Amino acid sequence: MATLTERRQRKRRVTLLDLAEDLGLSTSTVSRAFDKDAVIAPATRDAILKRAAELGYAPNPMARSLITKSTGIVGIFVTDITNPFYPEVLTKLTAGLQSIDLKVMLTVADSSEDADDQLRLLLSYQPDVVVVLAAVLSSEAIEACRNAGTPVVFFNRRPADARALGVTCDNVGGGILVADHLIGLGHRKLAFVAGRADTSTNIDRWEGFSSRCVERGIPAPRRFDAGYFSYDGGYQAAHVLMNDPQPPDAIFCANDILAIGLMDCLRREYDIAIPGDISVVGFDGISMASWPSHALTTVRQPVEKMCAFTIDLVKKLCQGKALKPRIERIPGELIERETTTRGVNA
Amino acid sequence: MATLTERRQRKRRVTLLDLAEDLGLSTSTVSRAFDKDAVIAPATRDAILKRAAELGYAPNPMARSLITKSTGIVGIFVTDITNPFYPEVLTKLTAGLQSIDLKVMLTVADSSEDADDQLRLLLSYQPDVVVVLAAVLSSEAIEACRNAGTPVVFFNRRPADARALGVTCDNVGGGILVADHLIGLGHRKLAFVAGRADTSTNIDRWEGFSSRCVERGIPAPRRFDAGYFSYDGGYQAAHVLMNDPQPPDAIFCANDILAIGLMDCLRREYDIAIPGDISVVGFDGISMASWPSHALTTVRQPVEKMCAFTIDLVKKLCQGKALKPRIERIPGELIERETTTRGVNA
DNA sequence: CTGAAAGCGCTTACAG
DNA sequence: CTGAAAGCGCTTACAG
Repeated sequence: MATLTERRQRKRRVTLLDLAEDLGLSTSTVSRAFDKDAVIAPATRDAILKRAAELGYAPNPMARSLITKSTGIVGIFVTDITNPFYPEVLTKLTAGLQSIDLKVMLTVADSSEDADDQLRLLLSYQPDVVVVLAAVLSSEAIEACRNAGTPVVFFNRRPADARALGVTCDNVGGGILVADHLIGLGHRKLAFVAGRADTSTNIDRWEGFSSRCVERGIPAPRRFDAGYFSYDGGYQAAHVLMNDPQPPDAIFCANDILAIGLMDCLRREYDIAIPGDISVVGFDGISMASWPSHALTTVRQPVEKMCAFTIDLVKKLCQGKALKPRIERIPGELIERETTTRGVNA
Repeated sequence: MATLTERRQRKRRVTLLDLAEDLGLSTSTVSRAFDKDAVIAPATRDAILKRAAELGYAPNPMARSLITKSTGIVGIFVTDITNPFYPEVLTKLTAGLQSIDLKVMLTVADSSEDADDQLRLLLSYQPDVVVVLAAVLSSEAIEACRNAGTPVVFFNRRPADARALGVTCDNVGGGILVADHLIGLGHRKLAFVAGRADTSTNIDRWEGFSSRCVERGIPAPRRFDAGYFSYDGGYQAAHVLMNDPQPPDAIFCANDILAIGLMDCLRREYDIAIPGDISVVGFDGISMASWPSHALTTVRQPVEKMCAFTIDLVKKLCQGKALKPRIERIPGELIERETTTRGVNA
């Protein structure tokens, strides 16, 4: 690989000036060949592009960004990537962004203390936009973005500070879907297993679920806090739930991975039949949920649409459009599989 | 978010010159304050850093890179991210790189035609190093990196062109571990389910597994090609395998996700007991494999070590060190769980 | 339609 | 230890 000589060659890639001299043109003209909107004779452009390809020349985005104030970089800021929902989203988003010639700079924040520093570092690279995936930004962080003049779009999170741009699944609506499904099946002793309590996804799903129960005259669902959106969280929650004096006959888990952890514990350690003894519903629609080993009834998030919407937002923002703060909510869809069945009251 | 006014503010972030004027110093001196190795009076540096923090100044990496020929960017190039092994790796790698002040530019290539274009785009951003995750680069692509003078490190792939830098699990050794385990259990009718046949991981695991069988005087394992390292691949392979005149009593799947798909099909569609009727072993050690729903015996890849090694490689490369082409192989570890048990010949 | 010139925000020899 | 000056690779008014 990089021997010292190679490193040195590196310092000498072909430059706009090289190309200009080679062609006997000015740098201005050559530069224009790479800007689709520039005024330039078609023949000139063709010749330049042709020679550029031969010489392996491509404009240096760093140098360009110094002048244009636009880097073509979109920062993606992620925390909780252990949830299998996100790799899929990350891939789709990245691929979509690539297809409109944007590059993705990835930032992962493990802890929230770390998050602010990482965001600052990201911002120093002047991304045109930052997309926040499943993370809550501190108000300092939001302030930092504002100062940098970098627009932020939220994916799957509705920040407390309502004045934000983004897209989520209709989580309240999803919670309602689940309540209706379970109640329709005849279940009356409902429970909710929460993930991270302070996330909007958790809040909204609970809100939709619990308020719908009240609305339909069903006893308010009991609530158990797993604390995290994770397999282990679900597994532990099952213990708490089974030691409760009034175990439920149907459980809505705030997301799929929680549900899968919960079911594994229920079946293995308590010999509970699902759906025989207890019905379980998740949320997300990760592909794993469709596998026979889980066959989980769930609310599928409209990932395609959410990604497309995000990419469209990013594109507009990159074009410098002014967008009104607004969180788009796209409805999810209940997918009935094998973890829910008629309850005793059906 | 970005109203037009905000976009305009963006064009005016505080610059090195602003800071210099504010402090009545030259830009040279101010610049030196941000270079730990520069000669500068400690008191001067402190004053500069203090004021910089107040003004929210941070050096513009783009401008800097123009001169230093080093961007602080490492490109990560990924294809097959559906394998749950990779999100974990991607996260660890990114976090590790962040901790040494490097930024990650993520590139995902869906198809291999796309791959070359994407790589070229990535290269145009002048990453100091590119890390290739679970992908095979075309020889044109490798050539493009060489021309750009960008060192490449391979993670979990050993390119056919042996002159490369990188790290993998000891896949041959892992295959041997599996053969010994299965043979030790008394199994004699062994099978191998391959993922993508042309990947080095697949080749090496098969090589270790099959050659060890021969070595120990066991009938050569039959081989079934799933074609992909995926759940669906494993699921389909199970059909092929069950329609074979000589079904095996133990199966080594080239990776965990393949094994999980295979088991789901075997249990659901053929009512096969695992490990009662057939033992199954995977490879990777993804966390899912440890869940009671799968409890898969597998070879765990030394992810921590592999990531640490990669990060170290990247760091050295960024420092301009010349490194000899060499693929480091780190041994994996067989984790015995509940999908393997004594065979009839035990 | 093309070119000469200025400048984006930095760093780095070179003097002092 | 600090500063004046050149220059990294581009783009963009401004002339022509």
